[in-house]
Parts: sequence; structure tokens; C-alpha cells
Amino acid sequence: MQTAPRHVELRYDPAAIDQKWQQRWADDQIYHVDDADPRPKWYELTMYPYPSGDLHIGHWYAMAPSDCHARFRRMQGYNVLHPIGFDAFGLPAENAAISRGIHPYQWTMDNIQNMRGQLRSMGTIYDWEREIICCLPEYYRWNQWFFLQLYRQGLAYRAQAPVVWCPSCQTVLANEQVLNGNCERCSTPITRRDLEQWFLRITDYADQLLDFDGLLDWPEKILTMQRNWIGRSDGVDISFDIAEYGLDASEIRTFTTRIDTIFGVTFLALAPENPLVAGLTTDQRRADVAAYVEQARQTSEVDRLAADKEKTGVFLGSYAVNRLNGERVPIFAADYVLTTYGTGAVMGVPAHDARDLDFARKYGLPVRTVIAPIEWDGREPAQAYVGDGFMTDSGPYDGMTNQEGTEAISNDVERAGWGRRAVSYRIRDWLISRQRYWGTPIPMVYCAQCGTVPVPEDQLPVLLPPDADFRPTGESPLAANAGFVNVPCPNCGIPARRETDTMDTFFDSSWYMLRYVSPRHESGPFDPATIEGWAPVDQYTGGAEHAVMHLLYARFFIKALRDMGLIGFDEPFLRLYNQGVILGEDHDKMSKSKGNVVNPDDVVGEMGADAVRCFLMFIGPWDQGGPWSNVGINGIARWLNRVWALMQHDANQLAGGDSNDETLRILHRTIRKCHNDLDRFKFNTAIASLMEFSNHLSKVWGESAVDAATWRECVRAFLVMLAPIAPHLAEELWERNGLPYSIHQQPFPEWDESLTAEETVTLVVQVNGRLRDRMEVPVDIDQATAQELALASPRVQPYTDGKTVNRAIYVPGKLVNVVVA
RNA sequence: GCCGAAGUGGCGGAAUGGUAGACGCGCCGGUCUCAAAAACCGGUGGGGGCAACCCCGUGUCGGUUCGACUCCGACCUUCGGCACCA
Repeated sequence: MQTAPRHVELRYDPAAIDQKWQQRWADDQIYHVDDADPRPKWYELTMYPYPSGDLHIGHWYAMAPSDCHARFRRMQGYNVLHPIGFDAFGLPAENAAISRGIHPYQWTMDNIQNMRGQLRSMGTIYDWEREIICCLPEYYRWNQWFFLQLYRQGLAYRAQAPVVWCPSCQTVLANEQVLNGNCERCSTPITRRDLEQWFLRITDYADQLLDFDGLLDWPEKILTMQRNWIGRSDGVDISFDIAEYGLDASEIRTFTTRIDTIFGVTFLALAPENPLVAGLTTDQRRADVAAYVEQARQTSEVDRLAADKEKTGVFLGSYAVNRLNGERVPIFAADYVLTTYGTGAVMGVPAHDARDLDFARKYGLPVRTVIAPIEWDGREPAQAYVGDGFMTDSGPYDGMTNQEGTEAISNDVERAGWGRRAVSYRIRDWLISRQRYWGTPIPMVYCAQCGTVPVPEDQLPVLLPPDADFRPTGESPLAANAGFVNVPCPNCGIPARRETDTMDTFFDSSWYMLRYVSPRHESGPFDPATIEGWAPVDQYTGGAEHAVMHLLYARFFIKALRDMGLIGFDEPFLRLYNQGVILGEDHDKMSKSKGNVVNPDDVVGEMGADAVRCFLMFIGPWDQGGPWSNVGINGIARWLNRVWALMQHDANQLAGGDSNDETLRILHRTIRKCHNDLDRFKFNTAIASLMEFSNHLSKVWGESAVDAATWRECVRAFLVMLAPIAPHLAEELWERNGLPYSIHQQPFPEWDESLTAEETVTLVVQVNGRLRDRMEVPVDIDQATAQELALASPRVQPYTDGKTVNRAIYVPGKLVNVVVA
């Protein structure tokens, strides 16, 4: 959808004003950030963009309001760092290279050049001297340096892990390249392959990452998502006896959060990949089991994790002994058991677990209720009962509540040596290896003699060779580059091979906030002399889509750096605010195929940066997102037009104007409202309050109901409040009022609480909670007088005549509510 | 299925438990104009009434309260996130 016809004739030339002031601000470096500035520091960061080519309206929606907020903090007297950079490594650059034959470096840098211009057109306070670009060696060498530190700390390790593989393209696929289980390029069904890959031990920090209470002012929604992602479960590792089979292992370890249901176990289920499966399979069952395991192996992860998949499994022919009651229960292999969670084996309690019940019903296994719901009728429930109740059919534990049972059984199990209390997490270690070209080379060398050898720090950076063939060939693109791969071992000097995988780009974004503090520092990732002054980030803003990956990785990174003694703080981002999503005019997500995409350059060209900034902030609450509107923005343009005219009136014409305290009161109330709203990201209501104020000014101007001094005071304050919202227009009008450059170095106006108070208020009179009258009364009217006036009102009397007045509620300054019966 | 957020005029939305609909869009009427656009002024939740006013109204049904868009319970719908986690 192209921009609908607009009908607002602008009275000023936004293009000229935008250009004029952007140039002037840049020339004067008024947004230059000085580390030595003595004012308190405020670090406000917006998630940096991926250089995809063009700035779209979503970027504006993320960046213009956050710029407004950062400007507001600046005007409150903070030394504000509000930097920008580019998340410049990643798959799209490689795809562009493959499809268009442009080198990823060229594609990325061209895009950055283009986007810089677009970003400048927003009129933000970015200090471009601090720009960072992750794909440049001056940045990624510190990725490599951090990797080496993590390796030294034992936080980086190498292990086999499956990757998604396209057999047709002969390449590793990222999850986002998989569509319905097929390769997005050639639609071939994907398979899996095991490769040696690098991991970071984020799981070591699982409990610390769960601890955000009191530390972080983040949306509860994000904290909940992180909690769920980490997925801590407290339970018991409990073993079942298989000594009778004479295997190396004499028991099967299972993990359960419901040890209180142990007497209800009627089977055991092992993940098909569990190494015990082969040994526990009897000869008669071997063929069936082998077929099942093979089928499970073939099934792609995607299919295996598909929703509502029917539970399947196969009996191994063997049994395990539940030591608590001596019962032998059959052992199955079942693909609903995950090898990556817990112990890769579960105890099946059909009566009290929905999945186990599905499985038991399919294979005709007994269902034994051992937790009796309150008022239980003794029959087998239709669904698994997962609630609390009393222990039953559980030997010595009968009659206890299940909480007591959990405690007692846990203690007894630990005493008997059959198991112990344990914690399981859903979160896995962070796999950072990517079989890609356009990323940071992992600084490791594999030597036949010395094994895995880290590249010495003085040999960093390991440069990404510009001449690699990055087209899909069946292995990591760098692996085909002999000049890159073949190096002498840093240790012993014999010919060795470099690691040819590159790093996940989330590695770059896990510490980029530290780089902005000293982006040109050459002897380390950041300057230790200045880092603590700025970091951690005081206010972070960005999309909620980064709730778990980026935000969790960055938190992990900071804690690891802290433990290495590199920094002295625990968290990267103290406050977080998520903006919503800007939708198309049809209230649907913007997409090229729907034709509802808004190109910000077009609208900015037509109406100016300020109108676009204002409209984006005016749509609605920033965290809720909302629809773009080509006609809606006309309202903002009209308002800016009126402001343009209003703010250029000659106050001398008001020489005979009446002094008007009402205008002063409205000014101070507006300052208070605007201040509080900008503080809390309530841009829409802040702008509404400025509109109300300008409407009022327009009215009193017309009536000459204001004196010149008050008018000038109002104009000054109004423009300063407008400055963070519409920086170009405010600066131009500031200049035209003969006020000293720059408005962006003015403090935000203060309000005088005593001046916001009215002398009289409109008191609402209700009878039984229903509005019946309004009275203009002095603010400090006492209850007795207010009631008396209310009861005397001719509009109230019809409702009280012949009734008994039981009482009256008086809310000072608000209302009187007469309660009659 | 679970977790989270949200349901208010024709539209975007506003409202510390206290005048529902601020502000803006759109629409209607007017001024200006040969005319239109722009601009400016006025009106605009629904129903009734000549009018003063009255009744109804914040997804549905209940509850708490002198008073509920707001708090509580159940349900419906929409949107996000997670999804066999033992």
C-alpha cells in the first residue's frame, strides 16, 4: 500500500529545517559524549540493528521514542550515552552473496552506509564517533579474546552435537532455514548430522540467571519467559534395580519431580538413544526394538517434537525393580522420553502424569492411583490426577499428605542410598559453532600432537580471509580455504588445522554494550578506566522477541566476565522496556506480500522527521505497538503547523493583555504531566498534554487573555518540552524566538506544585453513586459545607425527597456521594 | 494444553476505586472561495424528549463496594510466548 493522499499543506519546510539542524548539530558536535563530564552518567541503549539494507518503519518505531527518552534524560541533567552500531555478521549477508554474487563484506558495508544516512535523518543524539560494526576485525578480535578467556575458565568446551542438514544443498541449515521440516531453498526433507562443536557452559550459571529479584527492573513477562526457559525443576534422582541382567550398570537412574507417586510406578521408559537400551533388550524382543530405535533415529527432531504426536514405544522384554515396594515393572524404549533432559529415563506413573497415562493406555499397562484427591470416589479418574491429595496404596506413607510424603520418601531414599534430591534444568549449554563464513572465526587450532590448542592472544585477530568461497559446498566454507586452514601448531610448530567454524552472532551482541564505552580502545575489549562509570546499561529498549536468547546470553556473559575479575557488576541491563510492534494500516503485520509496508523515507521526505517521530509516539502506548495510519499522521502534521504559527506570535502584541493565573496553572500542570509521562515512556499522553496546552495557548492568544511575560514563559517551556519529541522544529522555533542555541542544551522545565493547584474545583454530586449535579466550590471546602450544598441542590432534591439520608461520602476535591434508602 | 498481555465510540486510544470516552483521526455543519483543497469555528457513544433533562453504555455472567473500565470469581474472544522437561 503506497501512502494515501495527504491533504495537509505544511506552512513550514520540514526538509530544510531537518537538514539545517542536523548539519549544525553535527558540526557543533552537541551530542558528543564526554567521559569526563562531571554530571551523573546515564547509559540508555537501543538494541542495535542488523544491517539488512534499508531502515523500515519498525526501526523508527524502536529508535525514535527511545531517542526521545534519552533526550529527556539528557535534559534532566544526565551525561547521556545513547550509542548506535550494527550487528553486522550473520546469515543474510551470506545469502546475498550466494544469490547476487556480492561479497558479504561489500553487501554489509554498503547497507551500513545507506542506513547511517537514514538513521541520521531521524535526528537522534547518537554520537557517531562511538559507532561499532561487529564484522570488522577491530571488533571481532575481542570476540576471539573473550572466547579464549572463557576457554581458559573451562566455560568453553567441544562436544558432539547434531546439526540440521540438507542432503540436497549439502549444507548445514540454521533452524530458521527449515520450513515444515524441509530446506527452505530446495524443499528437500532435512536430516541430522553429528558434528564436533563448541559450547559455552551457560548451565553453570542457571541458578544465578534465575536470580533477578530486586536487581532488575524488567517487564514481568520477560522474567517469566527467562524462568521458563531456564526451567529449573527440583526433584529426586531415583534408581531402579536391574542387577539381575548382569550389565555394567546395575541400576537405571530416573529423575522425578513427583517422588510422592513412586508407588504408582507401573513401567519405566528410556529414551531410544539411552545406552542401556541395547543391553536390556531380550533376544526375543531384539528385532522389534532395533526397528523402533532405528525409526526414532530417522525421525527428524522437528517431527519428534511436533505437537500432539501419539506416544509410541516398544517393550524391551526386561524388568526393573522398584526398590520401595520390590515390584518388577516392565522397561520400554519410548521416544517421548528425551535424551537431553534429566537422565534420559523416566518412571512411568500413569495415574498422575498425563503423558504416562497416554502411554499406559496404548500399551495396556496398569494405572494405580497413589495420591487420593480430596473426596475421591475410589475409581480411576478419566484424566491423570496431578494435584495434591493424600498418600494411598503407598505402604508406610499412607495417610500422609503428598507434600509430607515427598519429604519422607526423599529422606528414606537418600538414607537407603537409592537416590538423592536433584535439580534439573531445561536450559542447555549454548552452542556457538556455526558452519558459516560470515562470522567470527573461532580461534582454535587442532594439532596431531598437542590436540586442541588456543591461538595465542598476541596472534589475534584470526582474520576472516576475504577470498573464501562461501557458496554451499558440503562443509564449512572456511574449510575449503587452504590458506586459512593450514597453520603451524602454535605450540609445537608442526602442520596443524584451524577450526573452520565461526561464532554465533549472539556472541557479538552479548558484550557489545561494553564496547560502546570505549569503542576505539586497542589494548582490550573495553577501557577498564571508564567501563564502571558507564556500565551497566541503565535503560535498555528493544523488542520482546529477544526475551530469552540475547538477553539471557548477555546476562551469562556479564556474570562470567565478573567472575574473571574483568568487571565489577552482575547484570548488563538494569532496566528493560519492550516496545510493541508497528502494524500496517490494515492492522496486520507489515510484510511485502501484503503490500502494507510503510517506507519511512517517503513519509519523512513529505512531512519531515518530526512528524514521523511524533506520530509514532502518538499512536498509543509504546509497549503495545499499533497500526500505522496515513491519515492519522495528518493530525500530527496539522498540530505541528499550528505550533509553528502559534510559537511565532509577537508577544509584544499582548502588552495590554490580562494577567491570567489559569494559563500559569495549566503550564505547570502540563510540565508535571509531560515530565512524568516521558519518564515512564508514556509518549502518547505526553504529546496529548502538549496538544491540550497548545490548544489552550491558542485560545488565550485569541482572547488576549494572557500577559506578555506569561506568554513568553509558556512559549519557552512549551518548546523545551517539545524538544525531545520534535527536535528540529523545536530548535528552529527556539531560534526564531531569539533564544540562545541550543534548545537541546536546556534543562527540562520544572513545575511548582503550588502553582498547579486550582482555587476552585468542580465537585461532583452523586446520589447512590449516580451523577446528579456538579458544583463549583473552593478547593478547601470542608465536608460539612460540601454536604450541605449538595443536599440543597435542586437537582439532588428530587432524589432525596421522602428518603432517609443514611450518610454521605466526601472525597476532597472530587465528589460528594449521598447515600439514601 | 500451559504461561503472559489485552478486549472501551466509526478508528487509534484516555481515565491514583470517584464526572467514561482526554488527545487525535474520521464524519456532519459553518466561515473563507467562482469552486475545491488548505486553514479556521462549532458539533459528534446509543436511545428518548420541543426543552430542561432522563434511560442505556467499557467482551459475557456473577460478586465486593456508597461508588467498578479499574478489585475478585467463572467464562468467551484476540494477540504474543512456550510446548512430550518426567
